[in-house]
Amino acid sequence: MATAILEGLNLQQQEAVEHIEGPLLIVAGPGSGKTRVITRRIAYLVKVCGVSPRRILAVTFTNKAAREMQERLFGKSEKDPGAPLLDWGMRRDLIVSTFHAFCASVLRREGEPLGLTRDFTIYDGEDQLSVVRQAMEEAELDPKQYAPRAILDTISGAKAQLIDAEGYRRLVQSHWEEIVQQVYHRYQDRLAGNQAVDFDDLLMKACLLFRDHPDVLERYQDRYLHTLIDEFQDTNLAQYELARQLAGRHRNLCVVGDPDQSIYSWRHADIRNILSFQRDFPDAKRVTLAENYRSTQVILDAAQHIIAANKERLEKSLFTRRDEGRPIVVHEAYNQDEEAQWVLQEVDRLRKEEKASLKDVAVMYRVNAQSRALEEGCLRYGVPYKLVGALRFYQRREIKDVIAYLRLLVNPQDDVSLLRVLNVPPRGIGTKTQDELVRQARDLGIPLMEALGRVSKGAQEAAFPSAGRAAMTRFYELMTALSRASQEQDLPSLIDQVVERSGYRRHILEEGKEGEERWDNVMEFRASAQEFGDLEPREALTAFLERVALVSDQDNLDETKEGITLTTLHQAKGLEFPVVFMVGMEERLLPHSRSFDDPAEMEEERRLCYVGMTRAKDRLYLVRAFRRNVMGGNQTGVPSRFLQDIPPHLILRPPPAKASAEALWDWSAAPRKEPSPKSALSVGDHVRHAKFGEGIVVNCVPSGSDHEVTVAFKGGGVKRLLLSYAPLEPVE
DNA sequence: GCCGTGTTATTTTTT
DNA sequence: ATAACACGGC
Repeated sequence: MATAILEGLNLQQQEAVEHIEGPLLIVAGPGSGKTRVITRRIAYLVKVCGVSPRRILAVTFTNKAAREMQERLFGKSEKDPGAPLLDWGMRRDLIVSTFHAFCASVLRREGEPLGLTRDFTIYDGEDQLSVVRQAMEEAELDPKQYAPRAILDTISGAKAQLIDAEGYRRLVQSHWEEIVQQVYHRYQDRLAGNQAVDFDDLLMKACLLFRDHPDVLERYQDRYLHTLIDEFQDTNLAQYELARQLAGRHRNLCVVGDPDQSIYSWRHADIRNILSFQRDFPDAKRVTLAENYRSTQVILDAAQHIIAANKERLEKSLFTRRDEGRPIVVHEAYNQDEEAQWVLQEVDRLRKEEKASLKDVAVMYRVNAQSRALEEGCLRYGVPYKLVGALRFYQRREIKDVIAYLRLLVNPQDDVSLLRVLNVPPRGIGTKTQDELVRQARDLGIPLMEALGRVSKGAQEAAFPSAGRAAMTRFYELMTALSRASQEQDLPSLIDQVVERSGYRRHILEEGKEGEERWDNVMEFRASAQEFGDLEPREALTAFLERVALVSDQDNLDETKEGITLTTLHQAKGLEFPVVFMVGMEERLLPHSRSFDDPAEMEEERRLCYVGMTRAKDRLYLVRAFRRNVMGGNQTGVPSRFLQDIPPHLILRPPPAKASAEALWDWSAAPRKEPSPKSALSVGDHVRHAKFGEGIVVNCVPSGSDHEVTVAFKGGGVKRLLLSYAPLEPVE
């Protein structure tokens, strides 16, 4: 049994799997088989050491990572032929969860001493911001003078350090902290009044609960004989403390991470946790996984040269047994459009000449704004693409609106959700009326929903005009009726009732074409609620809301879909592709300009670059544009300093002019090609096609004695046509 | 109370 | 360029 589980692992990996007594730090370089080690370790614990699965806790950062781990352990379904490590039946005993989901479940069960009911609501960033605004208004702070966003960031940072409002008050030392302090306690009061917690509270409150209620902690400590934390370099202090607390009894804490891939310090992740771990667990064993199974020698070598320039790091040198591989291609394009064009031409070449699949290709960039030129390029050339999580489904307005209705049914104290939908669709409850309602609720110290109830029952009639009062009564009655429905209807029908009886459906469909899209989203949302069908209505609703709050990216990995992947460097973490293009390799973009005045941030940019490069298995392209549109203006760019750090012998630099396929690999020897026959059309020309109508020439390449022109038609279609055959005529 | 115009800011965003 | 957001006029 033991041999099967250890099969195919290298010595260090085996060491990491077999060291089960006491703390363990696994430093896992990119592509070093980290997930493999974690899953095998769990299997080893269960099958060899006889540990009950319910006494193991595995924590990841993303739901995706958690799901992946589960699939590797148990297979995708009960009948999955891919040899699973553990029996399907153990699936629900073993906890593989994110920190946040784990904390949420702890707080739902144990939150009473903190004043939390089981039905508390989890606020996302948008909700948080709106509470900050309310708190600022109460504190009479001008949102123009103090950015709510910045205040929220500071509060969030404090929570990540386990500093609650009271603790913060004692620490105030600067003008800014004084301001934040004024908002912080009001912010927390409001959350408490709304029976809500934010993401940071999930961690902080769970941690404080354990600290102040040792009896509760003890129950969990006893249970978890083994604790595993993945992506340890991205933990913040609260998460580290939680891990320490949970593993406090048995001390079998295994953490896995790579300081070189820490790219979330701006989300308050703290690499120092790795150092603290070694301090707090001086007997910890440390295993370094240095063999890389992913990338070619050249790619790994280049990446190492990039990261080596960082001062703050745990030195480790990776190696691969793979061949040298192809040189890294560095290319300069004229501007971002030609950058995209060059990438796509190269993709096309790879597909034709090397039978590469589009699924093998990823294009990575620093900021989301860069995706635009790439998307447009893909549309022009008809290249299918997958855009990773640019606009998150659950954050779309229409989805959040429906969620707000649903939340209110579970937690009527949720004022943020109430204010969100009180006048959506417009039902004649304007700001004037709302303000008055808010004022009354505050004076009485009651939730808005309760205040609405009083109004509808005829109290305080003097303060409201009768139209407003009638509208509020209607709303209150609507919510009462929906609340009744939520007890007995299944989720999809409940959602139907919500959008129908509130008038929301009609409201968004009135907005024309865009509204139809929105409506489609709502219907997709409704469909996603169907899988909770086997639960009681009420349970289904709470379970659904929990998932909606804690899972943001469930659908955006359709690995089966054909197309190239467009993603930010941050989102690329944990992924791998045979072919990687990193675009925007320019100063101010890849080391981002905001990192220029802080050496620590600059090191993070370097790590980001390292993460991107090490995603590549076989081929890596580093591309930059000479000119780029930045916020309306147009600027010239300087090559990224990171490019200079790659030894020249690893790089192939095609000529700056458009490289043809042949010239790409042997350009110095290639004879200059004859100038191609002049085309009657060139890029940008307006043309008319007998069948497709008007369009613009977006590309024109010689093809034999003919020209192949690509035309984007106004009707939306993009067609490739042979000039001599296609009935095209120029239009002025 | 609603709508339109002006103003502002715009890195990354696992939860 | 763009889009969210606030303010002021109708």
